[in-house]
Amino acid sequence: MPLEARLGYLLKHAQQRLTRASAEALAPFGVDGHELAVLAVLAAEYPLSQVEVAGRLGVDRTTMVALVDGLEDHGLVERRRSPQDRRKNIVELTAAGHDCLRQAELARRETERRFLAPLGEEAGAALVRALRVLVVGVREGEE
Amino acid sequence: MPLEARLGYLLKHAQQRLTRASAEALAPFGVDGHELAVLAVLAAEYPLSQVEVAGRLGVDRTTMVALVDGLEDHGLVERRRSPQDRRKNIVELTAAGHDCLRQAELARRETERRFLAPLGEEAGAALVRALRVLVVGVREGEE
DNA sequence: TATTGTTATACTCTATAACTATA
DNA sequence: TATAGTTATAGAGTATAACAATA
Repeated sequence: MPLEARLGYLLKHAQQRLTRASAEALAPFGVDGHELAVLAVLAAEYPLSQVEVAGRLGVDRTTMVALVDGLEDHGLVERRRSPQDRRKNIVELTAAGHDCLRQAELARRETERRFLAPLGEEAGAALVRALRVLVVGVREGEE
Repeated sequence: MPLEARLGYLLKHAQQRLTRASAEALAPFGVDGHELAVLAVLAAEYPLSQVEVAGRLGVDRTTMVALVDGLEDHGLVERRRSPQDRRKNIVELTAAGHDCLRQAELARRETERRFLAPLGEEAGAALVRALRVLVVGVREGEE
């Protein structure tokens, strides 16, 4: 069996290509894929502490520290202590963070669209559905 | 857009799951996915030097050194100097290497089959075809 | 005693540079 | 001079352990 037919090889290289394309597309906005995901989680739910964001993203809290550091350095989020539980840092999107999220999300979606374009509309959607079944374990609409 | 619908997330986690499953399946044979790929390349073509194997696999020659070291330690391959070009190490499968390849390949295929099983036969094949188009850039049979 | 944020540490992967021996 | 194998080094990414503040 040739190397390029192995599922492991295909998944790895597909992921690497998309990661590279995303990095290029997101570079103008000063964020990478992980940072954009943090912004998206923060926009979807409020208030969230660092561990809560980490939980949503499936990374651990030590990784989240550096992630929030970077976003705060760029003025996209702000930390503030929760008055209810002073152990917690509530992470909050700034106005610049909202702007960045909106623009970078558009760029990310366009990158995914271009990435899947060689498949055509139908096969592209089928690929995403199939991956969802494998990873999340459910079919469209379920859960 | 929820996190679990992002193509990047899906590809990354699909790859991680398959990697874990493969590692478990291959462990009894004393090789990992990379090492098995080396054995497969060596079985398909002869003679091959270290750089030639590296080229087939898309890794660089410094990575190949450690890979061949490990395989040689386990008695699965042997290095010998090429008489035609004494700079080159011809890497050769031993009898144990052939055995290991045969058995581990069966285990790897079975692992892929189980991994894709939730999709059903047709959708599983469609997934592999789609990934091939995205990664290799060709459709079934072309190239 | 458990949790949150943080830092430090270690371990894997990978990329680069440099050395040797050969051509 | 260029190539093959090797080694050493450095960088990203990630996992673990420990500590201070707080509950």
